[in-house]
Amino acid sequence: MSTVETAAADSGGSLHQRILSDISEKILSGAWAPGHRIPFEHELTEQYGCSRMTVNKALSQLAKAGLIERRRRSGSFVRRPQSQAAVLEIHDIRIEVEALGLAYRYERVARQKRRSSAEDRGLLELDAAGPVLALECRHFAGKRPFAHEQRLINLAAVPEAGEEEFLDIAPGPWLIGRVPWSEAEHRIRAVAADDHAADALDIDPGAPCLVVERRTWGAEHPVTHVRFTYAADSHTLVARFRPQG
Amino acid sequence: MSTVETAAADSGGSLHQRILSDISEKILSGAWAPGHRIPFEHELTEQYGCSRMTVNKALSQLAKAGLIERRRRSGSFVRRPQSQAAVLEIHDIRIEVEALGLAYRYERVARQKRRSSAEDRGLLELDAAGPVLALECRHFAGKRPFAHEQRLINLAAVPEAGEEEFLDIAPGPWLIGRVPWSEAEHRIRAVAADDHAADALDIDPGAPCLVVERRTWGAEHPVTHVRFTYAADSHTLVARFRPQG
DNA sequence: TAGTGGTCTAGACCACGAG
DNA sequence: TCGTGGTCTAGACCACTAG
Repeated sequence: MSTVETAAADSGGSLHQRILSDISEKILSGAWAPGHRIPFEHELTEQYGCSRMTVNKALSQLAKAGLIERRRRSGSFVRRPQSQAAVLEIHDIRIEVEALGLAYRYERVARQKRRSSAEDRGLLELDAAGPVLALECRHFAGKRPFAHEQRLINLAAVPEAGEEEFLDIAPGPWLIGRVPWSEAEHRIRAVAADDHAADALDIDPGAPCLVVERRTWGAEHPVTHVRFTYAADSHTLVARFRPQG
Repeated sequence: MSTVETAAADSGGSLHQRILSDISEKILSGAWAPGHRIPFEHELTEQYGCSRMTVNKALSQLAKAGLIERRRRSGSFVRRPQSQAAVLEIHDIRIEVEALGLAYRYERVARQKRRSSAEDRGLLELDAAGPVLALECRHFAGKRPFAHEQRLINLAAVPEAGEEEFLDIAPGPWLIGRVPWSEAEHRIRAVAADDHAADALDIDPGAPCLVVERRTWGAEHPVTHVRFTYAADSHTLVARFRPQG
């Protein structure tokens, strides 16, 4: 998936960007309905008085963004939106807390280096047993616990993490930038707080919580699995997005 | 945000794609650390024996994907991942239910055409009062309620919705394809079921629920606001993603 | 000031696929 | 068959900015 740079009339001074926004405006306003055939490249070439490469650049971007479909010998056509895809920004918790105007504090609750258990391997999607680092942390907003973090780090992929105590720096920021990653997966769900989470977040057992789990891979190997638990009233994920995926 | 097409060795037969994947492989494997300067365009031109346009196409895509940063007069550099952005696919509920191997059933609970209340205007982000259609629906997976839907449709933007009863078709699929939309916003959070939601979902009041709210705009005007409530154990949002936003 | 990336041109050849 | 998009070339001028 990709997003279209602009839906407004004309944006960046470049010509291909102007062509792109002209066309996407037509589509998003509904003037060109799904199925409508877009002018051929050679027609747009005349219309804008430019070379075919310039037109092609704009149309290729629209195709990549999923707004149009291009077929050889037939032309380019407006696609109808099918599935919706949102770009969900996941920020560092410290930044999130400070954006709320609250003081941020980090606390490492527990740290254990161990040989991966069967459960660890399930969470990390590891094939074979190996050393892992298990961490438990709390993130505070003001005086109240904001998030509870339970993390596993695959020490085969990140051996230097085994030397770090994570007393003063949270594992998230530590890992970011230090470990290249190529892919990740999120799972977002609501749960009732179990006793452990309730204790960590200072809420009643059974109270609703938002759980965000993230699994990260780098260079084909699992790097880390983390589960953040937020009290229901403390946290909302927000995603802004544009058509088509 | 955009995603890189490929992280594997070489993919599509085209040369610029090969250059792109060669470089992104170097970055994602860690061979080129953040801050590393990428060969100049003219160097890559020699290395691959191609024109500058071809190299430029690959590097531009990498820059758009956020893997590298390009600075005039300095060169191109590997960026360190900063914020993380996930592409969250939002599918039609029917498809989601059927993907679980369960029978899908839709039920319209209530429908009311009315002049927008202050609360309606808040949800839709409407400036002035106007006619809205308020809908309440249930989506079933097998015999159990799967999702509870509360929707407002701005009839000023979609007048023809006022003539639709929504007895046989859910408002989501009805709107998609019929109404062009340019932007939307999601809010995802956990809540305790209130009496109304508990009744609709056949769960206990206070039980944790996942709430997904979506606001949609088309051509500058608010189109619809919808709130889906899922029982905690019935639903997980999944997002797969690649570096950088 | 000099070297980088940003953009554009006016051609070209090719693969694909509808007619 | 032959028009479409996909890709590429070998130049060019410009804007920006580090030194």
